[in-house]
Amino acid sequence: MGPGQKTKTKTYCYDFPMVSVTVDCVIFGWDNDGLHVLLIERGEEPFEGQWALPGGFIRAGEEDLEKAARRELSEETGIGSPRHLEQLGTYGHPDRDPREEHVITVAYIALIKRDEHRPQGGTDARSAHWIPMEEARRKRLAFDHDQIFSDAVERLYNKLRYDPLGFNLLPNKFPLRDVQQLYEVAIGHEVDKRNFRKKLLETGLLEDTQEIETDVKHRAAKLYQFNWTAYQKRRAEGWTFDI
Amino acid sequence: MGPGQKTKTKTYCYDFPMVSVTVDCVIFGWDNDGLHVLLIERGEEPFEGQWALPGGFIRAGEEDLEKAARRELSEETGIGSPRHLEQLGTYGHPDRDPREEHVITVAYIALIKRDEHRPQGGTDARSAHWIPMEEARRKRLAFDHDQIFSDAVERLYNKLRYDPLGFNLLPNKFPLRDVQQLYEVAIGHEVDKRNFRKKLLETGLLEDTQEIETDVKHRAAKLYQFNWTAYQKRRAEGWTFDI
DNA sequence: TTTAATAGTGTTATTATTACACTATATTAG
DNA sequence: CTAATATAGTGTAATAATAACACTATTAAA
Repeated sequence: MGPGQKTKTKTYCYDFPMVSVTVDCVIFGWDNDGLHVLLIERGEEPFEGQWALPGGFIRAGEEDLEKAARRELSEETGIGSPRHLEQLGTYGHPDRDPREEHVITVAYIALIKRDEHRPQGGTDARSAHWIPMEEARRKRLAFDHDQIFSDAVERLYNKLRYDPLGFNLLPNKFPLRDVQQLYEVAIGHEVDKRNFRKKLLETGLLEDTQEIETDVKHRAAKLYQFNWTAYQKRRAEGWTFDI
Repeated sequence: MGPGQKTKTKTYCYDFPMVSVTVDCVIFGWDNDGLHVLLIERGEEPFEGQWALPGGFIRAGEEDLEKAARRELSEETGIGSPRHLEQLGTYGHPDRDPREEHVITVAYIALIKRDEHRPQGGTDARSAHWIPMEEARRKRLAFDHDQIFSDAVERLYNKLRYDPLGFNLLPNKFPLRDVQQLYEVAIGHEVDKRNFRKKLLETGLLEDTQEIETDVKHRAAKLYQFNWTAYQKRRAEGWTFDI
């Protein structure tokens, strides 16, 4: 297994057949009407015209997987830096890409605050759309992206229960209602408002900003913010978030 | 990005530099004196003579990642089929392998029952050794295998709390003491015997085999077995294992 | 000023968790 | 064959966590 040798025709040659490696991102965003995922409409074969997760090939020898994920995020969707980025898993069936090559993909989950990415117009972003979860689940995505997407949703929903990463989806200042709604989506059923708020506030990690919602057609709710610094400290002491 | 083209000199050429992909396995086994991990002593550069996780290059175009993991498991350690195999994560820093190439690795966690793999003499298995956890943690492993190993341990220890995968480490028939010891290793402290046994037996998933330990220098403990079928059923109904 | 929509708030019953100590059985040593 | 040693096996009571439950407060719109 020798390293690639550059020839005058700008090809790279190896002693064994190689695999191509891509990164794909499952990008979640929260909006007043719930959780959304960012999908792109493919502009080229294979699967031209079909919906797919944003992603692309990594630059061998140049970048880390996470760096590649950030680059693709930025190139394909115009999202500068996600609030949360974690590796989901790697998918490598030889036939997952219909082209001749064996291409494996490393999937990432990204969480962003939609109010920080209003412009959403990246280089390629004309084809990127925020799709509500229900709608996304009904679509047939390109490649094995259905599998990746559903694994990502499962991971996110499970993790919301014991990790405050969900606050990376909400705006910096949010009403408790939104936290509850997000949580209810994750666990799949409604919870009691009083119990939920009690438990959430008991953590001591939510600060009352003394502000209230605006532009709302009824009594405005108080806005809270999540204290990440306090969370890190508590965590270092062995405490775990759990709602 | 074109597919590889085989030339008469048996090299494979591509339009872009490629990465090599390996799989590495963190193999855990339980013995009367605790949890062990299987490491190999490298017989070649780089890191010749150092300890490393078993693994190797995947066969592009031929096999799935998991299949590659199973093949390496068998080739390097003589382990036919692990009781549990799950993907841990993918590690892809361009400099993680000192050789010129960019080689990324997909890491797997494998759990085996040591009494099913006594012979452990595979093709390459002369250099494979079961190392107790404490000792393994003190070793400096090749490549970034320290990181992979510690991620694997963290994953395993966390998962033991809400998934009965630990029973894949114990022999088919085991005393409750062993379950407790394994669990104590995972959570990092001792637990009350009565409470632990009560909770475990309350699941209804442990069956008394009516057999007892042999070759023991004191009162022999009853042997139990884990009912996987019942577990699958309960799980399908939404129940989750939690000790 | 009434209606509609959502925010905000405590108490009690139920369930789960924790703390705690002795008897039973087998082996080994005297 | 008796005593010592080592580990198995067992129940109850105190405490903590969770779940169930319904009304008042505030704002906007009709």
